[in-house]
Amino acid sequence: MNKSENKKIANTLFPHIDSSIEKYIKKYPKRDLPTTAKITRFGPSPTGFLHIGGLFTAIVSERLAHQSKGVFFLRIEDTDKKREVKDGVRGIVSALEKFEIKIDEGIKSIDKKINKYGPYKQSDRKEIYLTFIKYLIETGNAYPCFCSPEELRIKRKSQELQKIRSGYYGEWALHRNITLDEVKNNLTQGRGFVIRLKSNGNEINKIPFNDLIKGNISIRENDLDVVLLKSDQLPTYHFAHVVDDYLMKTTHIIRGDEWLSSLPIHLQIFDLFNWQAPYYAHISPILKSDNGNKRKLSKRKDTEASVEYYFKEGYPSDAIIEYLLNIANPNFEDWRYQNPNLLNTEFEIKLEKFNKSGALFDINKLSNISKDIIAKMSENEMYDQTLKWTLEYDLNFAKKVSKNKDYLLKIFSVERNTDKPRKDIGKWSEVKNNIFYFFNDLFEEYISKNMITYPEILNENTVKEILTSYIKYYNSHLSKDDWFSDLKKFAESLGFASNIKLYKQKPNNYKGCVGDIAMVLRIALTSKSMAPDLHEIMHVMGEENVKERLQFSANNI
RNA sequence: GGCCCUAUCGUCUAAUGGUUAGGACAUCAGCUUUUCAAGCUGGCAAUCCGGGUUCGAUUCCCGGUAGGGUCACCA
Repeated sequence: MNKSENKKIANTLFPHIDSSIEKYIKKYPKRDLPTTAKITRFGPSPTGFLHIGGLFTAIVSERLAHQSKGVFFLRIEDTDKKREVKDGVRGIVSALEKFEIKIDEGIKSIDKKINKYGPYKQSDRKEIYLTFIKYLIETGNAYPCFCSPEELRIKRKSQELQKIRSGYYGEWALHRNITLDEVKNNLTQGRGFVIRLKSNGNEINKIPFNDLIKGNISIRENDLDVVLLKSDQLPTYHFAHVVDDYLMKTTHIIRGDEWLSSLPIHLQIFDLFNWQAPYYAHISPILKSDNGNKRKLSKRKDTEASVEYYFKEGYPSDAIIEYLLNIANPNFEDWRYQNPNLLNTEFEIKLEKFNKSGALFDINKLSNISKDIIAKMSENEMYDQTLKWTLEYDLNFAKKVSKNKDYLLKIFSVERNTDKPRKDIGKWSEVKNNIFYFFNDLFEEYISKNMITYPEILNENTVKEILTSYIKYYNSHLSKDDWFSDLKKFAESLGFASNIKLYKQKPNNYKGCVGDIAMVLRIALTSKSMAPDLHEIMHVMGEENVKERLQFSANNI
């Protein structure tokens, strides 16, 4: 096959493409950045919600770029028109926004775009891909293939039966040496075509490769004549990746390790153009335990694969980020312990600290991180976040939250601004169940649906007696210590021991101990046997409410 | 099945050719002039198996096994 024939084939196939690859190479010059700056990107396809694994690579890419004073851009990889979902781009961009991932180029936010090295949407780059594909045909490195999907299926079947490697390669590559006449002939018959890579590789050859995460690995040369351009004239990932990341000057490709096996294809294409390939870092997937096996978190099967799930549950976005950072670099935990007040963006993420195999998703760990983060928030932040979450997921409660801001702030301040703040809320969806008893209507609703049980050693009359007497006894002006001393006196007046030791020595002398009294009050006030500090709760509720509540509970035994 | 990758407590992991194999989460027990949460103290818990190299291997090499990924006109 000679050069002029290749040129003619290219022109027959793409008569309207008349720009040269040099035009584009010139149009996107080297970026003016220090040599240490990393240029990274995130390339989601708008096929649905953002996957937790996608978020993971996005965060890692963004941090690496910005920690090296580089550039992070967002590129929409929408070359699969069959799988595209309406509003998919919007969903992904708004999810990234919630995690405060700073995008330098591409779609920065729902209504802001920066097109410096763009377009950043692959479907807007058709002209570019066709120009580069035409060049490959002209230089004899690609060719049109007119095989129908059915023909390919039969070919694959036959390969399977013969137990040989399946694919379009070597002698199986039917149109590898297609002539101009054959091309014309096929075209006049109206047959569709794809453009395939004319691979010059040999599968037997092993080549050493250094991956920034996997380390030194050995890969095989690619000998597959893979599809570069689909029959709808849109590129496949392989081709788009190479052309785009070259033109956009990406220095570090951070992607899931499912791409590792097609790396030889990508390296080969870079080579055909005489371009230097970027660095690669292949991240292991986040796994889920399933019947004793591990598997990738699946969009279809696992609700927790979607970041939407975490929003709905109400995990703070920082908790999700810190959990992912912890998977990325397990020394994050130590760093967080030593720097409790720094923003997690200050943590320097290192590719060499990544684990080479996938980590099992651990909801316990997420929950633990989340509780720590929420415990550290101020009551104002608690309020804002709770309001935000309820407005989206619990409108009824949201009304109450927005109407009672001052009260909520007091409630959230219980056991908060201390050295050891309470860690009993792990996500915003738990807030309501945690504090409902501060509201009479919610409390009464709860009582009407649930049995309230007081300590077994006390009978109904005793409980009633404790409650009604305490209504008269309660003094809301005492400090915590004085209040508790006072409670002891109250206990004694009813025939209870003022401390647990006394009671344990002579249980028969007492009806119970002061702890039992506290428990009765706690249950009467909150319906719960586990609650924050009683004195603080009563202080927040206010004297009048406390007395009303005690009376209400006494009436409902 | 071919190719590639991986292998330390239940989970995430640290470490070294010589250690009582360390930490965190989870779990269990105890402590605290009121429950819980938190905190503190302690407990349980791991180097996949078999060969080599070596005075000595969890660490290096080989084999096995197990797990993961991939083999599309999807990304």
